[in-house]
Amino acid sequence: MPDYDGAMQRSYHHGNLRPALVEAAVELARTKGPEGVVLREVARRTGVSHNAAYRHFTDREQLLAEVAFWAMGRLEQAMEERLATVRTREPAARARQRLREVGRAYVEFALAEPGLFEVAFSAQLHSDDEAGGPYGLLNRVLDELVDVGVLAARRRPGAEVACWAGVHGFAMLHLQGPLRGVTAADRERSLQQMLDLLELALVQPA
Amino acid sequence: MPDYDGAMQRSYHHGNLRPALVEAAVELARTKGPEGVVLREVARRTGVSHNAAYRHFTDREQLLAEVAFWAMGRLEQAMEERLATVRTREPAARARQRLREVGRAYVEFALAEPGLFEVAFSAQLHSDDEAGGPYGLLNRVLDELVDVGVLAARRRPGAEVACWAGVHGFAMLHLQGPLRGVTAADRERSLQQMLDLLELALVQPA
DNA sequence: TGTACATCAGTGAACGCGCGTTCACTGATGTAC
DNA sequence: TGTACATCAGTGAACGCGCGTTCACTGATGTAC
Repeated sequence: MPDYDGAMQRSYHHGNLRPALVEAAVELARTKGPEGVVLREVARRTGVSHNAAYRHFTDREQLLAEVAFWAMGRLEQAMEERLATVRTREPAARARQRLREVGRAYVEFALAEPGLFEVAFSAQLHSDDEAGGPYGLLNRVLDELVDVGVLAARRRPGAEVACWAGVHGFAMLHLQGPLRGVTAADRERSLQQMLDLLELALVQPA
Repeated sequence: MPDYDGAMQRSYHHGNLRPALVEAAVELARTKGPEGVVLREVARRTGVSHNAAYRHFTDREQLLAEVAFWAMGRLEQAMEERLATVRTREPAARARQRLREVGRAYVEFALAEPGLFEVAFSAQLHSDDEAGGPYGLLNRVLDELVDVGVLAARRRPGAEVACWAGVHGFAMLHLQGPLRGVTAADRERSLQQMLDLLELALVQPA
């Protein structure tokens, strides 16, 4: 029985192997998490021999890092998209709303794409580039809160870590932790309350 | 060469195998995390054949769950010990201080015992027993804040999740996440600021 | 007090697993002349 | 335009790994009589 490989005409040289491998790896990460990104399976799905990947990546770790980088980009994108939906005009209210949306986007991404989320945080991203990525975005929104007079400048330092910790922990507890079993409705209520709490804390004068 | 096994006189029946296996497993978890709890290695360290464990546990998963339960107990103990050091007498200040100590104990335990911390949260603990454990402790301390008039009753629900998320996320970001490389001093500063923020948020009237 | 026997708690060998990685190789491609 | 050759991008077979788990087994223990 001949092996019709869809419409793909396969030749010895793939021609576009590296991105194809990353794509397959992303798909595995999405459905099975970091452990699921198995070199041989990635190759299988790309229709290539199991060691062809070594022409493009030094080892599995490097491929996984590529996926992590991609996932980080997706997270950032999700946050940006959320920010773009904020319609509030009044500056103070707008800045507050933007902080909420950033937090909400983070949690929702983690819950919607647990595999990618885990990979994004499992691999060593050597980007100490604090200006970009999800972290940079959060920092920017917090700066806006200061500019607009909502967040006291003396409370600005450290605020990003506290906010980040809050949403990250929230996501982890509901994803893999003891709050795994909580219903979506309860989770949503908790999220609202946590965002309220953070906002309340930051908004204090003095 | 005869095999002197220390002072231990080994007999066919170990006599105390189950707890000995758990102890070895705990040690592995402590130094290598969940992945390190390998049945064969646990048996090796206990000086017993690699499948003797099956007399006491149905499978690896069950042994790991035992370790997780034990680790949870340790975390709770660490929190209790911290609480016991609070000397403040004035009720409101005391309750606030107790909340801080609970949070600090959580983070410090996670950073001091990363392996145990990870195991505690990786295994499925079917205890929906919200009254006990670290979670129960946190709830109790938050209730104290209400009793003492510091935390408005209407802000009490959900507060435990927000607090928990904060310390959990803080620990994760510094343990395995992007804040891994932060110095101990910076980390301590961030922790102070986060605890301040949480306290500030909870203390608000209305 | 002695003995037969059920039961419990260990043993050692074996299986099957799928992986990451390396090796020597081959087919395809591009470029210099 | 044709040809030689270096280089690139794949292939298939093999290795070694250590694991969890199962099997048929044996040594030790306790209990009924």
